[in-house]
Amino acid sequence: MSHTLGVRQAQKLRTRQALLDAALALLEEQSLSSLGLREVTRAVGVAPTAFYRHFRSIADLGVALVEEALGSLHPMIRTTVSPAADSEERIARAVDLIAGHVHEHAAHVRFIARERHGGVQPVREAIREQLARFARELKEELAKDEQAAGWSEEDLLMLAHLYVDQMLITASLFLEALDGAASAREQVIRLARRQLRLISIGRRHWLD
Amino acid sequence: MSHTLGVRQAQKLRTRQALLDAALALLEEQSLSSLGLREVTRAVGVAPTAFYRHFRSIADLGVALVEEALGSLHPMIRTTVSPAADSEERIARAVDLIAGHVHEHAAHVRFIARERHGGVQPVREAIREQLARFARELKEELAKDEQAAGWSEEDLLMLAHLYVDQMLITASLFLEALDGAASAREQVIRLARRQLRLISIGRRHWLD
DNA sequence: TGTACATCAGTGAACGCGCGTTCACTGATGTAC
DNA sequence: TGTACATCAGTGAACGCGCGTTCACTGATGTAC
Repeated sequence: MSHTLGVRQAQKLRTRQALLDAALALLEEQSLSSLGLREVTRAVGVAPTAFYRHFRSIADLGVALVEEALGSLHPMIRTTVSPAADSEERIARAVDLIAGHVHEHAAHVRFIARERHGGVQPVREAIREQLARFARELKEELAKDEQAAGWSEEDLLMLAHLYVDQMLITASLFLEALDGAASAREQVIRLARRQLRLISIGRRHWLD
Repeated sequence: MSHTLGVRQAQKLRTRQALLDAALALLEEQSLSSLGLREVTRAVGVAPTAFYRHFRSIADLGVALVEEALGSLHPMIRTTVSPAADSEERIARAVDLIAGHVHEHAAHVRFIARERHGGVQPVREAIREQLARFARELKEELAKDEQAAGWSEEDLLMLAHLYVDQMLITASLFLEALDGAASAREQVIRLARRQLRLISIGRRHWLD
């Protein structure tokens, strides 16, 4: 009837996803440049050679993971800062959103934080490109706000980058606090809110 | 006459330093978790087993590198932000200092950026501790400034962390621009100045 | 619907290689008298 | 100053192991008629 994927292609996609999932799990305790192809296939339960049916190399798999990880980050970034994160209430909501995202996608967040400056060049570049794309999109959102009146394009992009970096810093602090006491998470919330508040104040008085 | 180190101990220290230097050089293109012990000793020109006379493991060597790298960062952080980085001129000077430091200690800066969230736990912890120490020291410096009147301890520490993170972000942008065009470095300078300016403005109006 | 052939995801054996770690050693440096 | 012994940084052989990659293969799925 409707042309679904076909048994063969569907199975191939399932194996590919299993490889990605296994790699992501293994990367919680090491970095990509030390991840072994055999390690990944062993975790999935396929022969080492099956790997090559899906990826040219571990670096190639890493680039695929970047798309997956930042795909999940994408909606969060928009929601977080899109309605000018200014009032106390909005700031609190933004920090909660980050905390929630880290809780739900811990492995993805860890992967991005780890490999952003990691030892595998194509992966670093893929992350850099995606984050730059986010910053540009965020800039467009910020431009719509009434507060942006009189701001140059360059200033808006600067602010967007500041928000993106701040978001990653906060996310990685939540990551460290994930397995610890609830009080550690509270601390991160307090810190992140204050920092966003300071940025908001700077933003409000930028043109004074 | 004066008791210098003794031939034997001096030679040992020289070999140890050679191992650290070789490791740091090798880490420009990979991360610590994939660095091999034999790789390091081969670069130095000693037998693999000699490694154990100086370090228990690669992770152990990594922790030593953290001390070395953040030792060199230490004076810069104080100089940068100690006299409240507020006026345009002071901001420009701070960004230039960061650029100069990255230029002179590129490998150390890269190591810290890479391993801060890298795959080797003891190294991550050593970096975290050192950066927290920096932030506490910076907080004390900030507290001396007249602008700090009325600021709570927690707010000062929050600002100190913001500065430390901002410094690392800027440093790693300079790193990426190191081998590129001069215009790329100019771009980083413009961005970093603007971001510091926005933070300064937020700081000035924090108690409004 | 049935048959004959093509495709191709996953297999399993084999390869050469570099790894971390052990061990007993060597010989220059240090120390006690 | 000279001698006898202790220390210990660096050696080199050996080990078992897991790695990435190659290759010809198998057998289920897909396609053409």
